[in-house]
Amino acid sequence: MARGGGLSIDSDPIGSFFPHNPVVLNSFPEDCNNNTGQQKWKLPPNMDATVNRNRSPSSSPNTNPTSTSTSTIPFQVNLTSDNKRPHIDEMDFFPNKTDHDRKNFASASTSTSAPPSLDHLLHTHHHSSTPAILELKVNTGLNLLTTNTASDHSMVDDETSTNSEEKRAKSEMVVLQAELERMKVENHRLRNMLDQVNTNYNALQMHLVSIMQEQKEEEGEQQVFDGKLDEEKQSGNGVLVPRQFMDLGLASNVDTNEPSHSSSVGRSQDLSKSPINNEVASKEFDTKKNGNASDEGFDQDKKEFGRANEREDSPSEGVAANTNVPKFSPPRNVDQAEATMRKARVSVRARSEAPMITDGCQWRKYGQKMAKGNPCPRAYYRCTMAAGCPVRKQVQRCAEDRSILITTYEGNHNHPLPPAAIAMAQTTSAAARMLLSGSMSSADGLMNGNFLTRTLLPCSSSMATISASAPFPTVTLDLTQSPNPLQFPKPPNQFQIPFPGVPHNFANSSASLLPQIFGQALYNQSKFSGLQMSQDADSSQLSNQSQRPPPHLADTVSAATAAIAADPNFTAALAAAITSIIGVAQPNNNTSTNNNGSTSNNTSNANITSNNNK
DNA sequence: CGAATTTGACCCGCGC
DNA sequence: GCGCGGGTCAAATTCG
Repeated sequence: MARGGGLSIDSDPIGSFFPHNPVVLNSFPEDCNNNTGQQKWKLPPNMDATVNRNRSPSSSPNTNPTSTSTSTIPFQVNLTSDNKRPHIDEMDFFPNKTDHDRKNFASASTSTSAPPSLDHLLHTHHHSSTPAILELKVNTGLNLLTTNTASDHSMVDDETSTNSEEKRAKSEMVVLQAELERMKVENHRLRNMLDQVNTNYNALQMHLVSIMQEQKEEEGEQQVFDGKLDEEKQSGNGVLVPRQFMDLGLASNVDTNEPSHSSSVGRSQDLSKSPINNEVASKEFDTKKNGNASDEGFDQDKKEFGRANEREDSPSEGVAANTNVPKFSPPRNVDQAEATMRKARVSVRARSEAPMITDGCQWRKYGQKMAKGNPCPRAYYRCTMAAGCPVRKQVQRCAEDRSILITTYEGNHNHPLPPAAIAMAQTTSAAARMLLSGSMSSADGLMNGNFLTRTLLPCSSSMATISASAPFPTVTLDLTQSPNPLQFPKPPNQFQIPFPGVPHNFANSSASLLPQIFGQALYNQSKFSGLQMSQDADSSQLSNQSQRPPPHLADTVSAATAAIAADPNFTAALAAAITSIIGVAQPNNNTSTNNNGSTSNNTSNANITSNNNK
């Protein structure tokens, strides 16, 4: 139940706005629910909608079963798409369970080191199936031997009957114990599978690092020819002039780790970061903060960031000074660029009846307005995970289809983020970088989308037109999967990435997870090729890019999405995504690349839309 | 009583 | 200069 104002999220007459709440709820009012016949469950009235709301900054967002805390996330090892899976719009983590069970499940999901669902099952068995309890329970169930007192024996003298019932009870106990053993074996097997997945991932990641290092060496040679060195000269004293642009990502965790010059080693290290282990990123941040050698770039980034914050509370300004923003073109008319790029944003469109996209951060609502052309109000949130964090987001239902939730992020976190938030921040950061890189490849102020189209959509480059002339360039990660691209009105300049194997209306959990995987893919993809893919799309370089065995994002996302479709569990999907990313080098080791389009009739789209109509 | 939300007012940029 | 719309502020309100 929402605080204040007497207007709870459940009673919101418009039903368009929900405070950032990591729990997946269906509090979307009926008047906005135009999708009938879809499976969903609603919390019972006695289960407050804000049960898991992170009201204090210290509370962990990872209490959300869908969050991406560690590798101990609920994990169903099924990396293949399963078209037989029933369509579910919202994940029911507690089917046929009481509220008490749901809460216990949630608790188990975050506190155990094994797949919580299974552990929970075992846990339940453990408590209900220990011999003593079991006997009592069974006997009670059979209405026999509910007590074992002498009086009862005095009342029932039928020894034969007693022995018979005892035998039956024992036999049932044996059955249950066998069941317990079977579940334990299953649990063990699943753990082994998880271990194997992790092992494979680590091996593949190492292989990826080596490949990337080789690649960087090649790129280092190419830089001599593609003008990057000249760019440094133009900026004077070797310091790159930062492009005025926002970085919605990890100012303090990830992005600042990148030296401004993006040396091959540095980027390789970044690439070597585990997409899962975001905590590692934080630790690296701490490590570097403690004075590692050759971190001048990092320190400078910090200074620049702080300077930017002093200069203005504008989040985009803060990022503007972030020298690690990729530099792609000569600083032609930087002031103009600053003016035009000042308010860049990243918008995430997700088809979901649930209140929001889980991004792991904590938000406080500070305003709500009726936006023109949309009957649904727009809510304004600011990040409350740290005092003075300039990051803000807007949440609004799509006017055309109110099942679509549009979340627009703006700004740059000035604090470490929880893993789940890191994932989302990487999503937006990568998208912002993509927009940036697209703009950088422009010669006339209009982004031609070279990077986006060539990197992401080599098959549909003609669709890409991104304008950076508007004050608020926006990258939209359109996660609404429309099998028919014409079904929903879309902005004109749009990239579409076919997403096979995704239910048309996939669960909110998936909608919230996909940005993470998607973002990670984008993040890595941007590092893979985007950062070096600039300079007005040097043809030779582009051809080189095309010749390189590219970790196609479409494949990556397809694999991830397929995995989500098969199992909405984040870890499983992430594992698939990771595998798909790395698996390009080792195609034998994943379920990814063969999922692109042919494995499912249920093709959906993730659209990257760039518009400047804000 | 503290914290969060609500909501009207205010500010600012932009177009006419 | 004025109106419009987006964004923000802050007092009022509500809740745990």
